Amino acid sequence: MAERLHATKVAILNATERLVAAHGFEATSLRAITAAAKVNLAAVNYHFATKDALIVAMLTRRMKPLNEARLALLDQFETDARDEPVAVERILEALFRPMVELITQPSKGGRNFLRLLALCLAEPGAYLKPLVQKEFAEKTRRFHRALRRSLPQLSDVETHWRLHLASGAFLHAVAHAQVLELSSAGRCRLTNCEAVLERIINFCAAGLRSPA
Amino acid sequence: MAERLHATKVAILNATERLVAAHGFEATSLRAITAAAKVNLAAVNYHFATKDALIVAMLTRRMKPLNEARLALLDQFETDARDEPVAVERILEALFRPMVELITQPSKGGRNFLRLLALCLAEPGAYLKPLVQKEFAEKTRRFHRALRRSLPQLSDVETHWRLHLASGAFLHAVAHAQVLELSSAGRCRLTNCEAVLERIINFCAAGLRSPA
DNA sequence: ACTTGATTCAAACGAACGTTTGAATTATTG
DNA sequence: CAATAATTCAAACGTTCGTTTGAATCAAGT
Repeated sequence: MAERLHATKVAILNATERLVAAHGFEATSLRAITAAAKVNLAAVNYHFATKDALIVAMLTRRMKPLNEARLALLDQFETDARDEPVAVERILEALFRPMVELITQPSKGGRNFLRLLALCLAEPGAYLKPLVQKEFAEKTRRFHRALRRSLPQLSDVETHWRLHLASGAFLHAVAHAQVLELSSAGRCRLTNCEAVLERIINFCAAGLRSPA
Repeated sequence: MAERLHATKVAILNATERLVAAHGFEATSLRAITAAAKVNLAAVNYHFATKDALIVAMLTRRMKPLNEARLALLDQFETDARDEPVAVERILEALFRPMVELITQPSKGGRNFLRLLALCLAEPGAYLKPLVQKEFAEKTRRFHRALRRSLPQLSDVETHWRLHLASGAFLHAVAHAQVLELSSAGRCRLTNCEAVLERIINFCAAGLRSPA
């Protein structure tokens, strides 16, 4: 019953995801969204109350299962490692793989959602501050603890910094792949996702392990 | 004569920089800008013709001297190295130092401008596509050539990827330092810029040199 | 001092925005 | 089938936006 009753909601969320990723938050009007979703203009306010709430709903729809997948992967790697520290590469894989796999699944938002994440951090709309805090800052702590066990020679703040740098390298690389395609004159593309994942993990693992 | 004649233009540019960095492109109205700059509303259209042109002018004002400083630094390091390849750390320093030094100079835009750069990449307004191409993609080629000389064991596409990853790590780290401050519960801050620069260069140099 | 060009100003323009309304339509339930 | 709830719809609301206008003010040159 729920899938037919909320067909309108899903259509709105899909259209919002696509249009906001393409044009930004404020530049995407409810009229453009409802036209693309082929629903009435007032449907947004009826189902989501307000535009800001629609944006938050669109983001959390992808964000929640994504973070759950990342934590589940980290759990699995920690179980596999018994009481040994998890390899840095596996921690990074738990962080990155669920996001990379979004690219291959257009039904799950595809590359649009990665652009939205970057947009979330850059566009400082007040209404999504708590969302960034919940979904970014808090979830990072689990990975920070795992990293400290795997890299005990690093100080607490150094570990925070390097995790921040690794996250930035990844997010920028995949969310703004257009810049890479431009500067490489089309020689670098996001086609083979497994190869891309390995490349990024390799780069970040070396950075995390750097002695100095 | 120019400084008094264009005092209005500068006031508008400063206010635009501050407000757009705080609220985003579309969310910042000309009325808010002119009110903050204490000039008349019509002054924007008189001096910059249109809002989009104002945004481009605001960005290029900082972007041009920044890129000139980066290329000048790279030139200097290449001269210092005679015919030897430049150390990876120096290439990264030429890339990053002029940007980090912005943070310490609030008169040059401070941290606002770094947020604007991230916003430029995330918010895909059509009118600043050519700016991103000119100032990001094209200027990267010089650094790509320098890297290829210093890391001849890397393939052409691998070098492009790693330069992209290093740029992303840096830009994310400094532009979204708020996230780091949050997740580290305030233990990591952007106070000592020289130490931050060294940290980022160290991380990225290790990633660039990674053998695999 | 007068003229010419550059700049500032208050006021208004039409367009687009998010949101609300109340009736029409559809679905669900007793 | 009747009644009740949920959803859709066209239309309009008030607000804010970027831009334009034409007169007022200022600066500079002869």
